[in-house]
Order: sequence, then C-alpha cells, then structure tokens
Amino acid sequence: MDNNQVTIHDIAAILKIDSSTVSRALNNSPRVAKKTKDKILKKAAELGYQRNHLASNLRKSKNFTLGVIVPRISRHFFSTAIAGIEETAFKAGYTLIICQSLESLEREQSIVETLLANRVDGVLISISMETKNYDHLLGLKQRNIPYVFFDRHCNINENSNVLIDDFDAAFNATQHLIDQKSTTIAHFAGPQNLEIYKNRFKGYKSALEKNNIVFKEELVFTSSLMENDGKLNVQKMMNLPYKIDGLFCANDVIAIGAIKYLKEINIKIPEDIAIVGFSNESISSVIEPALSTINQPGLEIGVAATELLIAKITNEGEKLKNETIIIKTSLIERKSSLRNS
Amino acid sequence: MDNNQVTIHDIAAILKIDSSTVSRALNNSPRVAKKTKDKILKKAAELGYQRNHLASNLRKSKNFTLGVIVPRISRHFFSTAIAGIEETAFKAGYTLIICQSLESLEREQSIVETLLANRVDGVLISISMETKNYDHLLGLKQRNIPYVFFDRHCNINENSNVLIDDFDAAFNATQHLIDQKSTTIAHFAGPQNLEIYKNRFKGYKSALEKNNIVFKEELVFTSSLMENDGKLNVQKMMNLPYKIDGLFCANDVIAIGAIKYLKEINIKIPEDIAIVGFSNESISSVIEPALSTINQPGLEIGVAATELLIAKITNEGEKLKNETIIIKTSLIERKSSLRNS
DNA sequence: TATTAAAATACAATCGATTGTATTTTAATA
DNA sequence: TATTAAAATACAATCGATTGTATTTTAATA
Repeated sequence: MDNNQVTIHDIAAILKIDSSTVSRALNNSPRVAKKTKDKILKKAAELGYQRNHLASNLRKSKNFTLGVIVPRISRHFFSTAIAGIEETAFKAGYTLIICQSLESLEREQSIVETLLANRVDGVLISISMETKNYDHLLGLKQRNIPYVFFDRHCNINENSNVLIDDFDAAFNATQHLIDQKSTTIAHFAGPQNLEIYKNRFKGYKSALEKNNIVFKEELVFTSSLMENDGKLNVQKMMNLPYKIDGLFCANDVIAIGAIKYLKEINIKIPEDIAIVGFSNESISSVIEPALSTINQPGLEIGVAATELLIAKITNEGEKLKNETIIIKTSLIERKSSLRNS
Repeated sequence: MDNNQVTIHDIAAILKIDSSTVSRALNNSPRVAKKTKDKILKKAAELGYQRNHLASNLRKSKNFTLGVIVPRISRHFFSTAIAGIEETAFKAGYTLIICQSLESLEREQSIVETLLANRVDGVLISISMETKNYDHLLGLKQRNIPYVFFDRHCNINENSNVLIDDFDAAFNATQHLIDQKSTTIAHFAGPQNLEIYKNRFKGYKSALEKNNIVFKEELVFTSSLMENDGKLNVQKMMNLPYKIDGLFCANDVIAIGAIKYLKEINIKIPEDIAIVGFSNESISSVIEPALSTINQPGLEIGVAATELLIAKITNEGEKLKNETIIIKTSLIERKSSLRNS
C-alpha cells in the first residue's frame, strides 16, 4: 500500500521548518512570508506533493462529497442529469457518490444510511416510485445535512427543489392534442404518490376542462410506466365504448410501448390516435412516427440542483433558504401528434 | 456542522473503558471478551454510533473508493456499465467517483490527477477517442494503484481488461452482410488509435478475405462516429464509382445517422444497402428499419470489471495477475440487414 | 495458597492536515 | 541603542479510529 506519499511533514523536515507553516503556505495563508511560501511551494511541486483529502477533511469535518440518489442511472434523463451534476460538482471540488434506488423504497432507505455513514455534505435526490414514506429523508434533516430534490420531489415541508412545471407541461401537451382535433383523450398516468405524476394528471385534466371536454375517469390508466404497460393499457383502452383519438402519456417509455402495439394492430398514428409523451428520451426522435414530447433538460436540471445544493452547504451559517427552481420545458411537436401538416 | 456525531470515545467514556477496546469490539476482534463486546455493541446501537470512515480510512490508508472514467455518462452503453459497476461496488462496500472525459485527452489526464488526489483504491477506465498518449495511466502504475480497462482499452503491457471480442463480433457482422448477399461492403470505422475500432476494422477485413472479396481501402471511412458523420460519410460514399450494397458501422450512432440520411435520399434499406451497427443502443430497436447490431452487455461488463478490480485491490499482497476477461456478444439480426425474410 | 499462562484491557503512538496560542524574529520608532 | 509593535514562525492539541506493546485481570495448575 505504501505508495510513499509525500506529506507536509516531509516538506517541513527537508526545509527545516514547522509543518504548520507548510500547511499554511499550501493554503496560501497571509501568516506566511512570501519568501517562505515560494520556497515551500517549489519544494512541494518538486516532490509531487498532493494533499491528503482524508486527513484534511477529517480535521475540517467536511467531506467534499455529495450523495446522488436516482431511480436508475441508465435512464436517459437521469444519466443526462448526472452528467450535469458531475460537471458542476467537479468544478466546485466535490466528488459524488451515485446510487440507484431501482424504484425500491427499501433500497432508497438503505442508500440514505450509507450516505450518512459516508458523511456526505449534501444529497441530491429523485425519489423512487415506491416512496410514500419519507422518514429516511427526515433523518437527513435531523442530521442537518442539506438536500435538494430534482425532478421527482415530494411534498414534505420546506424543501429545496429543482423541478419542471409538470402541470404546465402536461396542460400544453393536452392542449396541443386538442388543437390537433382530438376530442376523446386518454391519459396513461404514473404512480399518484409522486407529485410529478399527480401534476401531469392535473394538467391534463385542467386542459380538458378549459376546452369544455368532460373528464372521464375511465380514460385514465395508472401504471409504473414501463414499455409493456403501454401495450397492456392500449388493450384495456380498446375495450372501452369510446372512440379515443388522443393520448397523453406521463412518460416516453410507455408512449413508445403504446405506439409499437398500436402499429401492430394497425391503428394509424396520428390519424386515428394522436400521441404525446413526456421527457424527450433519445429513442423518441427515432421511432416512427417520431414521438411528440416534452423536453425536460436533464443537464440543466442537474447543474441547477447541484449549484443550489452547494449553496446550501456553503451558506450553512445563514438560515437555510428553501428554494424551488423551475426549469423551463418545451413541447416538441413531432409526427405522432401533427395532423395538419 | 456539528451534527454531534457519536465517536468511540463517547462510548468509551460512558462505559468507563478504553477507546481501543471499543474500536476492537466494533471490529469484532477476538481480543475483546464477549461480555464487554455485547455491552459496547448495545451502547453503540443505543447512541446511534456510525463509524467515521474518514478517520478509519486515514488510519488504514484505504479509501474504499473506486474511480470510474468514461467518455460520456449519458451514452447508453456507459450508463448501463455504470449501473453494473455501482451495484457491484456497493455490495463490496466501495463508493465511486465517476468522471467523464467527454472524449478529451486533456480532461482525462486531469481526471486521473483528481482521482489520485482523492486516493482512490483503484480505477476503472474506458479511454477517450483522443487518448494516444498513456503517460497519465502509467502514473497510476507507478503509484501502485490497480486499474482495469473496460471496453475501450489500450495496448500498454500487462493490463487487466474486461472486453468483448471486437474482431470476432465485427467478423460476424460482416459475414452476416455477406450471407445476406452483399458483395460491396463499406465500413464506417472509428479512430484507429483505439484498439476496439482497430479490431472491428480487422474483423471486417478478415471476413471479406475469407469470402474472397477484395478489400478496398476507399470503402473505409474513419470518423468520430457521431450521428452527423453518418450523413457525411454516406455523401462521400455515394460519390464513389462502386455500387455499395452493404455497410458495417463501428457503432450504432453513426449507423443511425446513415439510415436517416439514406432514407432522405430514397435509398432502400436493406434492399439497396444492408446495414449492421455495433453496441445495441436502445434507439436501435426503435428506428425503422430496426438496426441489426452487436449486443454489448454493459451491465455484465461493468460487473466483471468491478469484480476484477476489487480482486486486484484485495490480493495486493500476491503478485498482481493481469487478466483479460472476454464477455460474449451476439449478433442481433433486425430488418436493416435481413433481405430473405 | 502461590505460581504461571492466557485472556482481557489499557496505554500510547499513529495516519496527515489544520488551527489557536505562544514564542521568536524583524522592522519601526523614540 | 533601547523599546515596542508587527510579522513570521513554532508549539501543541485536535479531528476519530486503529494497532503494536505494556499492563492488569482471570483462570488454570502445582
């Protein structure tokens, strides 16, 4: 193990100087004379000195480590968000511990424990579909560890969040379907314990109301939004005594499942059913017809969430402000919903 | 910052016992009497004690941290590999520092420095397209820090790798195009400083030879394999005095760029040109016609690489074995290349 | 009960860096 | 040159846990 690391004591011994002076010089303290500083920095460079962060952080009881909890790394939105998080954290000198809950509450709880044990300075979290109980998150609060929700948040008091306006985006998506002459619009909803899916549902409902379309409970199909749920939902939907001509899906994955199956059973998109998804996964621009969707800028969300978290960590002296940042989304109109062109 | 963390000294003081005994009890050392152990564990649980890893690791000069360097987190293959890495590392008690080189050698070098400064116990790396100079990796070797290449490796002496058989996979892909009656087959190659792209090129060439097809240098187009390169390469290809009827691409992204442009200029796939890609990105099954490709199991590769790395870290006493694990790939035949069906 | 070995526990140094306080050196002023 | 303030540096404790060695306690045996 002995990679014969150079320490401040080595430098101190060589220069016949105290290690505290070396430490101060390396931290550019005004208490060290310029001449001594130069001498120390030169020797440090010469010996290839690198600060031992373990020791430094132990002394300062700071870790420069952030915990990141996402449902699944390989989902395009989350990997993009992680890219933004990584970039921002790196610049600020933080490293990450990235964990995936795999949509399991139990795993999410155990991850929080692990992060606490690793003394992270803050946590970025996008909760799992199973998360209805927030005790593990309150644990963070008790320990005074700042955390920021991104995308999948929850409604406990006084949180910091970086979100999109799900209600608004869903409203626009539904309005777009109506503008494209859809009159009977179904909704493939996500788990209603998550605020984002609740808000997407509300946005859908609100757009119907605004356009004097009667909302029908039977046209809402709730699931975990997997690709296969798209097929299952379409099967159920087709058995209803309605001529459905529009479909708003709470994510792209289930929308793609629906499109694939609708094509199989020879239903024309968008002529028979116009479809809008949510999240702008990379597959969505490739499927035929290309899927209209809501662009949810993962990188930007990751960056904003990390900046907010670091601000919370750094301004610990002040009263922690609880801020919610809303990142703009946009409707991407593609062939799956465009009837006029 | 004072989250009033419980330390072994608190436990020691309460129980009027030495902290070394507390430490040994918590590490289940045989040197502590069962009775004392029980007392200590009970009190530790009662106070909610959690080991301070910073202190522990400083003393043991071990970090339980692995560095991961990938070109880009949001690429499907890499995010899947990271999922496998995360899972395996987590189980073994390691946390990760994940960094992306963004295909830049300079960034890759600076990342290695950061990882060294963070005293990682080992590194998993998939090198950038720009990486032709391996000095930064030799730095790891000098410091005695084990590292394992996965997927994108390089040919410096005595490395540990978790790879696929690129030659073999490319051979099969090309053979498949020949079986589908392609006679003039182009290749969209990747940067030839990377072994994987070199081997894919060799596999392509070898399949041609085996089938007595004359290899033509002009049919090979080398690029960074971005989607737009697909369009550019097709444009060049179409200007050649050959009737090209088969195309093997070194990755899926460029293949999809090619398909999109070929469709635009009304060339029929697979009738006019049969196409095979590489990596099985999630978009590939969705594009029309669906892209035939090589399945490259990211999760499995990530798991194997992490297991190998941890084995290298753990068996440090023994001579470090340099092992290369080859993960099986398979050809996925889809519409973009199937002429018979 | 005295002796001895084994078991259990305490002592003390250590991993590297940081930081409040004390001491020494330098420079400024009388 | 003597005095004093300021600048520079050294001393020593500390962050928590670990671990080799020393000491004490317990149990086994004569």
